[in-house]
Amino acid sequence: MLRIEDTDQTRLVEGAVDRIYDALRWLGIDWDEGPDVGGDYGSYVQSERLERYEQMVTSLFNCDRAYYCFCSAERLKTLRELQAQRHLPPGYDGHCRNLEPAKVAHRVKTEPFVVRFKMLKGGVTTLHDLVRGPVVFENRLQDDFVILKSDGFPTYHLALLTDDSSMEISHVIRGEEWLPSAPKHVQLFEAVGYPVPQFAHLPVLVGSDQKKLSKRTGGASALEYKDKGYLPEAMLNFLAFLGWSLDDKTSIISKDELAAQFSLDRVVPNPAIFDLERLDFLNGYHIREIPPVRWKALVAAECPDSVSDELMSTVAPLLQTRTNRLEEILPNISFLFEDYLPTYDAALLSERLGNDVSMTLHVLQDVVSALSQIDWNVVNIEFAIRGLQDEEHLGIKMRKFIVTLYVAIMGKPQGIPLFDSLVLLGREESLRRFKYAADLLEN
RNA sequence: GGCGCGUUCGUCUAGUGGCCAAGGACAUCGCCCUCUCAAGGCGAAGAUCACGGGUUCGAAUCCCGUACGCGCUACCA
Repeated sequence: MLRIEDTDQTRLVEGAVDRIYDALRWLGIDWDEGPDVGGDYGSYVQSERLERYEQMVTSLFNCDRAYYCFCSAERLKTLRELQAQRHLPPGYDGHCRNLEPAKVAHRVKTEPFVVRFKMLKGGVTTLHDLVRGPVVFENRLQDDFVILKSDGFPTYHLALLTDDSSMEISHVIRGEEWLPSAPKHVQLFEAVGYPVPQFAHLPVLVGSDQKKLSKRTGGASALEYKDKGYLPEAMLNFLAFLGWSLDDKTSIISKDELAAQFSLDRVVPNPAIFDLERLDFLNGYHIREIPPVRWKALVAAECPDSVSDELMSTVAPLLQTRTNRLEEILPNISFLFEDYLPTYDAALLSERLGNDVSMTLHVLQDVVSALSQIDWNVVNIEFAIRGLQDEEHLGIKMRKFIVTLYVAIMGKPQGIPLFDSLVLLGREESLRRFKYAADLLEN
């Protein structure tokens, strides 16, 4: 079930709800009930449920667990300052808790107000958290929090009580930052006599600096990861094992398996650092798992439309073990279809040959002559280039001189396999690049 | 300041009193494979289980304390 919690009218953001849909759908997480698909417990948008919250407030008044509060923002502010100064426990002081009913009835008509919940002040409230076990809170330190704001909208607390009870929510699984307000929620449910849902407070994800996730440390919406070239299955796999484990050795998991295996009792209570290196590994892993047809489509999506289907068929498999993120695809193959001579530092050509320029020239010249006459296919190209190792030609190992050829063709000392690349480039363009490299070296 | 939560290799974690002189994965390093780079295979290094007390024949595992980190402390969620 998907519920949109939009009770803070000051923080509405255009398009935010659509991004929630998009992000969840991208990850393959879908819902049976929600604003867009309907369901028996609607509306699923809190701003459309205002009457229900009002009804709940009435019930709370009826059991004497709510009261009007007319305190001004300024009074509240000075109260907080005073408490901080005197090292007192923070929280509302109950100023309006016992106002005369007659006066209240009058002020409600003429003044802005909020409604507060009467917390029990004696004893303790115990939360039985599914991740952390029992957590005990002293009621004396709890304050009467706002449940209905002066604009008539509920706070999160009231909305939670109202919606989770009427929508028959069994589990409240949320971030650890909610733990301190859990006693509020327990008392709210108990006040109206509804069963308290099961609570599970998950550890937060933190950046490499141990602080809240920031842009620098990986904090971003799921959709931003999509744009950066991450696969949803990798993202889900990555997220799944942050704070949870299946057993002592599993680190790869699919969505279906996760759905079948996940259990709250294997969630750990401590925060996890968001490790981008692991995400990259997982993404590479899942890329290698993609069936050829789908992989080819993904590669094509990264390339200009003009690229031929034939070229794509050859190149896609070569890319699959060499790609960790989709955005790495284009730079790796652009030398194939951009009509240009790769630019590079001439020194790169002879680097692997101990900067022996005359030997490097030799390599380039021999390659040109070896490739000039043959029928243009992989087998012949490989045979011809391997032949250069012989004493009567270069007399050095191919692994020594092949890097020179990579640089001449791709502009860098590594990339997708050379022989296949030469086939795709064609004889004319290949020889042109070798000759250009030789020219570069001579000047 | 008050309250709460947390603390096992750099990172994610396994571990619920003996099978742990702590297992797996990422990252790192080495070897193999190899047309480069990857991928893959094999291997190495890496944690006095935050610290200090206790309980016990025996503790990473139970209890107490300390330190450090984080969260909350709104008419935000």
